[in-house]
Amino acid sequence: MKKYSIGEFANQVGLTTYTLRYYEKKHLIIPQRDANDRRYYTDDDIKWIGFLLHLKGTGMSMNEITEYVKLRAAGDSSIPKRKQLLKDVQARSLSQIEEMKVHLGVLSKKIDWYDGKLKHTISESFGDYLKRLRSKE
Amino acid sequence: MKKYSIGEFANQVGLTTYTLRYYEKKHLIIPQRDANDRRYYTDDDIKWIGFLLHLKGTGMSMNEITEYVKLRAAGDSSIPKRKQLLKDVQARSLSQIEEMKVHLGVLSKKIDWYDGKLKHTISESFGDYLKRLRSKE
DNA sequence: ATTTGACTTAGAGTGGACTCTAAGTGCTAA
DNA sequence: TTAGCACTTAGAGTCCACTCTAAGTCAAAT
Repeated sequence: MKKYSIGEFANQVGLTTYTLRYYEKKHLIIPQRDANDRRYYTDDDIKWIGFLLHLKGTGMSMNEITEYVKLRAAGDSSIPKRKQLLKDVQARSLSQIEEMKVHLGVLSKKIDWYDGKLKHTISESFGDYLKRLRSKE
Repeated sequence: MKKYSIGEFANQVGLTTYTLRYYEKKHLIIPQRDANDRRYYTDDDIKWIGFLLHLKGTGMSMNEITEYVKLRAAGDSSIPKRKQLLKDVQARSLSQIEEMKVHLGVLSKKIDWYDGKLKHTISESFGDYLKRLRSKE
């Protein structure tokens, strides 16, 4: 299996070597070492960093991903917990998208207003928005 | 028109007084002052902070909102620029949502895999994802 | 008259996610 | 053999968006 130096690996996955070392500090990805104590990464690491970036892209924090890594290291017995963690992330991510769409709706109205298609303000929806926020708590 | 102290206003809009003073430092909202030099906010400020939070919710940074405030202060001549700024934000926000959906798709597959519905890893899509990322630059 | 409580300021501290620097090691090519 | 280059480390610096502290002011209630 091919071995990648940190520089090659960084190029492959579109991160900097700084970031990879930072992720290592955070225990997100631990490469192996050669005889000279230099890091090398494998295709498995490419797969993992790929998934990691998808997780990050759903809004998971580094700490949450670290938590996932810990669970994974604990073996198959942690599968239910891992699954639940991902489901929570999924739910949060979906509601973030819905939230974003609400904000985008207001933004669109304002753009329309700038287009001269509307004369009044967008602010009357804000009261509803606050109520919605509070009802979530 | 009703006047709100910073504490009242903070309650109304769901922010802390700290945050309101911080926004003021950043020139995002400048309340008026009474005879004792205490801040007071009005219903117009409630409208503005409402819109500001919607802007923030679309992913605009504080600096971008400051930019918008500056344009607004420059008068009607800046309307085309303001409209363009909001359109750019809108486009970026929409593509962030699309991006998020891609990540969510991968997450869903992984959850299905944990559910025992799928047999292999999600990583084969990562190569495509990287290509897509690069083609955007 | 004093205490309470909400306000005022400048400036320090926090947490997240990087991003970089400095000093040093070790292979490779001229 | 020396110059260049990619690597190594610990730790410092950056940017963002808050969040809080300390010291002080002022009006109202006890």
